[in-house]
Amino acid sequence: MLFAKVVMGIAIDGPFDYSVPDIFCSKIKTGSRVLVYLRNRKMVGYVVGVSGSSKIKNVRPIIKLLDDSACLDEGMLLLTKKLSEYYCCSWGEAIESALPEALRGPSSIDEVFSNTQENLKDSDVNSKITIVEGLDVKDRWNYYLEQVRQTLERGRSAIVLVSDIKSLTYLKNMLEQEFNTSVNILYRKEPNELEQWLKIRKAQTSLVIGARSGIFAPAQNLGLIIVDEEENSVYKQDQVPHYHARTVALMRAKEVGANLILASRTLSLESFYMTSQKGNRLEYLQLSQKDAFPEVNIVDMNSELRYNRNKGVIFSRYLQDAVMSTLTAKGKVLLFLNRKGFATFASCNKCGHVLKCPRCSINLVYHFTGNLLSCHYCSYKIEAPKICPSCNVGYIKFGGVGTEKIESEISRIFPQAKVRRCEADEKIDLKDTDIFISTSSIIKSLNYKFDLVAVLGIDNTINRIDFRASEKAFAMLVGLMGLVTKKMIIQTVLGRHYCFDALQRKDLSLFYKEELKQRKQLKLPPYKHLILVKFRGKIEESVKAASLSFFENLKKQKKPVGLELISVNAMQLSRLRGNYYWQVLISVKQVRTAVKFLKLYLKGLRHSGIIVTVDVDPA
DNA sequence: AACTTACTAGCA
DNA sequence: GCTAGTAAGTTC
Repeated sequence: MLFAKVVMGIAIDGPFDYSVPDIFCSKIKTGSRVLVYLRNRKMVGYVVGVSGSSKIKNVRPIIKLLDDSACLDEGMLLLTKKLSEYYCCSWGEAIESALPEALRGPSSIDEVFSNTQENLKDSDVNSKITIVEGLDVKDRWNYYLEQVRQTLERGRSAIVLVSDIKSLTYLKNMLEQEFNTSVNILYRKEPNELEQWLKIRKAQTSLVIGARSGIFAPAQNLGLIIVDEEENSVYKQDQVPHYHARTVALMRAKEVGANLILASRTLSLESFYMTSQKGNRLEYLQLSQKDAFPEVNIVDMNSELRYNRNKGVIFSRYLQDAVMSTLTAKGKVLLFLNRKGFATFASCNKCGHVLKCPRCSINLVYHFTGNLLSCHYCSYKIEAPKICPSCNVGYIKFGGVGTEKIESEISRIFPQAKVRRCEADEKIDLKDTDIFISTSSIIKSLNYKFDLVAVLGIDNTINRIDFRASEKAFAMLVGLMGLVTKKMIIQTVLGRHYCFDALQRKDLSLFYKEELKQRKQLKLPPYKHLILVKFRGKIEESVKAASLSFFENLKKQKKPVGLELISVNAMQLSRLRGNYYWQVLISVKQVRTAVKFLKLYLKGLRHSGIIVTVDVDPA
């Protein structure tokens, strides 16, 4: 009698034993997908082991073996196991995040492939990590192409991850021309995700380009993984398991002995920190040139505000002059503000009532187009009222500045200029416009260059209550810098901030060194790992009580060394889509031991109506 | 995660 | 003694 050890894609520890009916005995393997009953539910399970005996009394049989071939090879099983131990999820949940979405259902794969195909045996099974800093995309891609070429010549597969899904088709074509071979695109929501996945799975070697989930591409004989813009937070999944593709890439490269390239314009602090620990397995490559930096001018908005007798100033005098002279020289201007809409809040002039989203703890943003108030988190929309809905007396006025407001103001000051506000992901034509207004979405597009770039609202980004606020603001500024041909103006009240210092002195490392110093002092990443335990539920009081009792109980526990309790509080967005959120923040030295401890501890701690999730290394 | 069973408060 | 509501226990 044969028994299979099976895990499922739900938050439940396994594995569970099932007996294997004779008809499946010859075909079933570790890595097979099966259909089983759990209680009285039919569900898809993944075989993680096969055994001749079982200690379980009432073993039930496998209903069906779903595929002719095992869809997970040994490497993928090992990787997903590691993933579940690091990101505090079940093995099955990790497996499901690594497989195409279509395989979560009970439909079968017709194709046959085998696990037994000889994977190339390596003479150099040691993974080398290269951390690449390159301001210019072209420089970075030239380097990637060379590395991919060498990998393909060695008969190995390569996976290239990029942060922007929209660039995938272009990059696929480019790579196919370059190497005269077929390239597979892999990302969630790809219409032919399964088809692409199968092609990769069957090939002896393959070249894959993908987004976050591309890191799980079933490429055989993997020799190289490239993560472009590795600092980008799109690589972090915001659902369970909360994995970061960069971290998975590190695990996978190490496991199969593949080389790994982590590259960006602006490296993450994690990667920059790694460069200081270089040995013969790690290389730090700087491709950037000093002449990549434009002239950067900081305008102190404090003195500008004083000059204007503390009345709100959107454009400083210096900026207006610069726009004027750029227009005169027939140059192009970009005004940057990372805030959509016309006004950032709407309030009553009598009672002061601020209009909020009924489902989220967030102010509604006024949009001129359509006269709408909308929530940027849950996309709730209402027509903007004229009279205050709270006191029914006062009028609604609008405050705060968004891109729509910038558009109307700049048009008023420069009526002769052709002004245009760019929507996210919209293709723009530089020809017929003088002044462009955009949020950060413009940074992705690489083709645009402006003579003058003005940064209007970076202070809010720097001052956000997020330990990565400076890092993100800096990445944004450096990204904008790449769009400048002549001059960059930054309006700020934080003129002495080291973000700006590094730009003006044309040395990115000045930023990293200062930021690292602060992170070390505050015991934050990359010196420690953070773990966020999130509590979610419909009743605010019970969510609060659950997280508080978790925190207080944990205080009394004997904890792994290096585990520190930091805080318990309502989340920034304490209410989102009708649910209440609280969180407990923990810092740890070693993720694995901490997660082991947490898994055990959370098991014995349950509250009805409350869902607890764990986010390791939160973004 | 989803379902079953045990337990407890509230009520006549 | 009954029931509704919730806490705790199981799933191969």
